[in-house]
Amino acid sequence: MIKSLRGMNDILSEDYQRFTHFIDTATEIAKRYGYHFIETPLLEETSLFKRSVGDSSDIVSKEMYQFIDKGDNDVCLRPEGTAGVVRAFVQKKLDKAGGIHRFFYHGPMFRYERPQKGRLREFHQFGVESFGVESVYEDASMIMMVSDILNALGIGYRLQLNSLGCNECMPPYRQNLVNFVKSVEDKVCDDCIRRLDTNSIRVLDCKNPTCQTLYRDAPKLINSLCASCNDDFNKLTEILKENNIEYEIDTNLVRGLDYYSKTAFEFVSDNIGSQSAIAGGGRYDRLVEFLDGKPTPAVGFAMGIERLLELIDMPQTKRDGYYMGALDEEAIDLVVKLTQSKRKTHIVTLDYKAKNLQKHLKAADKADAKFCCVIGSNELNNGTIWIKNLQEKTEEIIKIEDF
RNA sequence: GUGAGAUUAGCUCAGUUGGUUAGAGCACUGGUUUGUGGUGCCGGGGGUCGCGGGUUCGAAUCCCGUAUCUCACCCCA
Repeated sequence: MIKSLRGMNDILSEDYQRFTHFIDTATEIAKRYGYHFIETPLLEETSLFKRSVGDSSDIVSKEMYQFIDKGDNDVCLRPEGTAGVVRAFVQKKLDKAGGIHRFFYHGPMFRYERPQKGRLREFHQFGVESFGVESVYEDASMIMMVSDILNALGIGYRLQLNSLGCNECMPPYRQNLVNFVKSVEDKVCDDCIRRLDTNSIRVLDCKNPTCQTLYRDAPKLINSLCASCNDDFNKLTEILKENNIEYEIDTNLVRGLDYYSKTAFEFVSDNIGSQSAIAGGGRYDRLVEFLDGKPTPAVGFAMGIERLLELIDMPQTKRDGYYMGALDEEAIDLVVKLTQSKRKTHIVTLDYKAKNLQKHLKAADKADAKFCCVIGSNELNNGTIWIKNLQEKTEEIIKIEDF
């Protein structure tokens, strides 16, 4: 038997219900905030991700589905959504057009990782990107939008906030941190030593208890921000307070992708295991320029759909539509004909075999139909159809013309 | 990439110190109560026990390998 590849799932039945419920809800809310749908290719040039996400991240250095295509191009399946949207934004010359552009997207992403709870090799993200707004009000609006989506789905969360600083204040801070870690180099874990060379501020995120204790005395990014970054961060928290959005400041929150600066946020859930981040995002004012566009401020976030699905409260499914069946062979053709016209406007489950009434009622019940409609010899003779409302437990016999 | 635990019917799982035709519940399907369901009664189909080797008179059961799943690390949504 041929099986699906490791870490790649089929989505059907109840999973599909939840999936579409999520997409529908998130789509509606994103539209309310002025976002428009954008679809970008699953396959992109590898260098797009090297330049945006950054060589230093594991995503690019070891988790991409990368290959040379028949035209000798170095390509890969997208491991995340932002890079493609920014590429499209620049390619369509929207950077030069100026103004504000807001996009939302959803679709599959691919990372060659070891699967575990909340982590697949093909997974789905819903995300938004906003271009052209420098104001921190946009950052706040986006956070409130994520909050709206999660609330609409009945998902509990904690919001964690930090500022990653800008070109002015980040590099000196990074150097201070590196110096600090080097001063306790013999005590920290191997991973942290490795991180010093790749993505140094990620050491703050280390889960090793010894490291965590040591880093309590490490310089804090939040205390090293330049005046402008500091003002923005204070304004952001002020807006969130004003709008009753609860948050916690996590000075160790660093985003894994290189392109982030200033506002960084993560929505986490305590109910889905160790892969607890359900949505993450922040500001990336330099990325458009990195990808050959005109410097354009931007903010974005993405949510991992699979991680959210198991947290969603599904609204109770209600009985809907019709079930059609025949009690006698002679009635089947008529039942099929009636079904065909009913299907112009309603969901209809049709049974092709003549059965007794009990069988039909059972089948109608299982199909979650609201009405069970049956034609037997009595009905054939009188030109009528017998209908039972399975919800109200009422029944009636009406003329076929009135059906 | 590292570590741990799993893998028996469509699903959830039993299977006693290795021993005859591998079981249950649910699901599916047929009959039945002479035209009333979700909640009756009786029957039926369906498993090369993940895959490949090995030990043994004999393996679902013991050993080795491998794949997949689950969980954690790493990393990230």
